[in-house]
Amino acid sequence: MESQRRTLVHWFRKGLRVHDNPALERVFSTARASPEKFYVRPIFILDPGILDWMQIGANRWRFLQQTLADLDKQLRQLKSRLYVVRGKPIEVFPQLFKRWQVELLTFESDIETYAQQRDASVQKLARTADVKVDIHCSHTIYNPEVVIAKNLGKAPITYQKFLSIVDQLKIPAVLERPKVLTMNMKPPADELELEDANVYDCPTLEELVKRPEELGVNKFAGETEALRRMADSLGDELWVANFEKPKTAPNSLEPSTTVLSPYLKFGCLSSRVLHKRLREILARQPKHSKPPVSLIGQLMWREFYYTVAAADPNFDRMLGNAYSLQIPWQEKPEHLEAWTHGRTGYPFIDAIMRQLRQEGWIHHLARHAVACFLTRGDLWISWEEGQRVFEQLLLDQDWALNAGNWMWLSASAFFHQYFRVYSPVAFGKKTDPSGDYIRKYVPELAKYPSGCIYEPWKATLSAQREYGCVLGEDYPHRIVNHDVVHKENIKRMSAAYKVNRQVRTGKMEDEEDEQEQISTGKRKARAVGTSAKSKRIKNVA
DNA sequence: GGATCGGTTGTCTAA
DNA sequence: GTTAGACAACCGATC
Repeated sequence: MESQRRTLVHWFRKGLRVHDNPALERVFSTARASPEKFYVRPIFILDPGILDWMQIGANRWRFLQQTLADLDKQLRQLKSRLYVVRGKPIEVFPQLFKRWQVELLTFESDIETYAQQRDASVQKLARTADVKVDIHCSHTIYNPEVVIAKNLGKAPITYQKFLSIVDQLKIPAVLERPKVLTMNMKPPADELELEDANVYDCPTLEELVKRPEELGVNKFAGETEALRRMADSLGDELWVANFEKPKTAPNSLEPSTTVLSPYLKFGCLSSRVLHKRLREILARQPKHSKPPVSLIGQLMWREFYYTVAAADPNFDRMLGNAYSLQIPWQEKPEHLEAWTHGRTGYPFIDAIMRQLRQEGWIHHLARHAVACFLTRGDLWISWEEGQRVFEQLLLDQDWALNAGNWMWLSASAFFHQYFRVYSPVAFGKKTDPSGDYIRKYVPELAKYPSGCIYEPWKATLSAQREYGCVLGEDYPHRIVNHDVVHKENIKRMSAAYKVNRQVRTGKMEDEEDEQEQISTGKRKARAVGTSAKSKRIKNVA
């Protein structure tokens, strides 16, 4: 009896792939076991409201659009298809549950705060509708909850500690590509009508990209391209074995790294599969680099940030965030604006910010340079502001990684050597002394010679005229003097750390001064209240 | 509980 | 061109 067939729904959110997708496989295998009982409907929910409120730039919308189109193609090869449902999840699901007679809903777990809330609501709706729910962890190699449990309920807050925990965990087996669905999947007539009317079709570029003038270079997206790019990157096994992140250039004209991050972010590429391939290669290469600098080390950084982020719903803000130091950043809209649009007057910084806006990807160390510049290095503007800009522009924007790295670079959490400040002049010169990267992305400086392209203010006015770019007219004067402000900011960081120490230990300033006076040696009174510290961690977990 | 060590990827100068 | 040490001194983990 056709009408009594029930539906198995896999809900795609991240994890936009068919390979190594346990929640999708659950639906496929259930249907294969009882083909007469079930329809399979893989869905993606597109909330038109998101187009307005989400900080997503045109390049990332295009990446999503192309990824969905590719996913639909992959599913059709498996004799299924992608159903793109327009609406809000909490409004869409009750209707779908009823109309499709849904038996089972599967999806991949997601630690992001808004996702957790959304998924809890959907699970409640499913319970009400008597729909079974099956959730799988497959976005990361290790389940953040399991790592936290293994570390006695607390997220490990150093990378080395994190590694020591996951070393004790079993690495889950990856899945083969699902087998083709062979049963007749033709839905009832009224549903067929909807399908014929293209109600569930993938979005077009026009539907998603509201400001096409913002589109830059097309970095092709989707699972097919992800797998091709992975194969390409891993083809040179010696390169893989010797990879050391700090030795790669942030300012090469072609990326010096794999650029797999956007595919990992959307889940077009399974991090578990990449991990497995890397381990296979290293097994064949007796001499190889190791975490934190190796390629596996890069994956482990992703795991680390997912784990710490999973333990704090306020991970993406300073206030109420148990990891983050509370620092009195300043509001300076004109400086923020200059940084955001690559008009700081520091060519290296501006080149990076312009590449970001055009291409949606910049090298990790380039992110370091501009993040340090915005926060503790030069502008003393909150990391949350930088996070917002990255969130909009990065193809690989990822809640946990973005927030975690911003805290790292601003020395708000995880990293504390705030006296190590990136120079907006010297850092880039190491890997690109001639300044070709700057000439590409800041073309107004193209005629500046290598000797002063990193510091155009050192050129005399007549030289500036000769190079066809006069400061203050064709390219901005530098908005701050790095040599001066970075030293002031180190002092500000020192003061901010001191205040945070006092708050943490419950010790007032005068008390500490008193203790300092009492102390006979040179050593400063360093308050290390273990009870207060453990309280801080408890708040996190 | 105090001392020591290590921490993905700093810069600058001097030798 | 490379490397060591100064800079001024942070944190978390460990013993």
